[in-house]
Amino acid sequence: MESRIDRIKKQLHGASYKLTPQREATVRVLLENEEDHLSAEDVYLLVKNKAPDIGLATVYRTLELLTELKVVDKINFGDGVSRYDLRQEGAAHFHHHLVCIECGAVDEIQEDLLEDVEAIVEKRWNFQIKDHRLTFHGICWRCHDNHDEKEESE
Amino acid sequence: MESRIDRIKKQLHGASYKLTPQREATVRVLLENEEDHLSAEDVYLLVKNKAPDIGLATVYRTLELLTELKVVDKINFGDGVSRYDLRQEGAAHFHHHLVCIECGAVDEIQEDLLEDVEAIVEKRWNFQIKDHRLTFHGICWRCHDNHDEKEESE
DNA sequence: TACTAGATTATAATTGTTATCGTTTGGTTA
DNA sequence: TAACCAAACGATAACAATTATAATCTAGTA
Repeated sequence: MESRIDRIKKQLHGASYKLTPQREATVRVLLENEEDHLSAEDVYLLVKNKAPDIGLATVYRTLELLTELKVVDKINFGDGVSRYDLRQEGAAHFHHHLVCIECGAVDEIQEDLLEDVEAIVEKRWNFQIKDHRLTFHGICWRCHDNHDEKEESE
Repeated sequence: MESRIDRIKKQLHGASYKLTPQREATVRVLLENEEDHLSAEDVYLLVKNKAPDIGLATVYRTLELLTELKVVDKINFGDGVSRYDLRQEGAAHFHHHLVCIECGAVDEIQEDLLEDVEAIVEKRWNFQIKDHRLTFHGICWRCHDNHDEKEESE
């Protein structure tokens, strides 16, 4: 955990930015909630606990900065809010998401799975792929199980 | 063209909605610009030509309605604007997009390409897929060609 | 004709995000 | 330490996209 903060600090310094207390608090929130997909507002509320004087604009600025440095990914599931996701260190490509249309849960797929598809696209459409976004919408295993239970008790 | 409008009319009636003049004008704009990925604002401006008295809110409502009925797809490339895309009739799945990070062009891929990936995901993550969104970000063939020309002339 | 439900318009309000501006901070040099 | 400067800050205004509200209109029906 501390080592990751250190690495992020170095990344900032490398681009001649500083790891201010506000930025550190923001990064810590992201680290502590790595599993979730927090919106800027979510991050703001959580950072408030650590640094009550922080302003919303600073959180936005920090998230923007971290996105530029590719420390976080800014994602958009179409609900009108940007969400911010700490990158897996060393991951070349964006991971994928499973969005449940019943409960709204968002799970992640770390595997790439797209090598074959990308090869086809690069060749057939003569398109040089730099990154990709893949999201599946459907019913997650939890909601699936719930349905089963319901059916059993009926 | 007319037959597609008729089918959309039937879909509306089936859900007990009417094809009002405003809705028809909106659908016509979508049909006439099927290749593009229009934003609500784009649609509004185009519809204005056909029906100058239409209001922006009506366009939003109509697009929302058409989205519900799965006549159009609402997409989001992360630039803060929703875009609306007429569905291919009978297409079970969402098509994919190639977004050029140089010129911003958006091309479409109609092929599915994801059958194998979906089979893996359904099985391994026990996730019942209903739809998917796949976007590749990279350099399109046009920008690619331009680079080549530049290099040649230098 | 009067009635009713749905649709429409104009406008106000809301929401997420970004820009502005005056102030503060942290590092550097004298 | 003191003086300085650029970066970063917080509060707030501005902004753009979207949605809600309220009054009005329209089509169909009794």
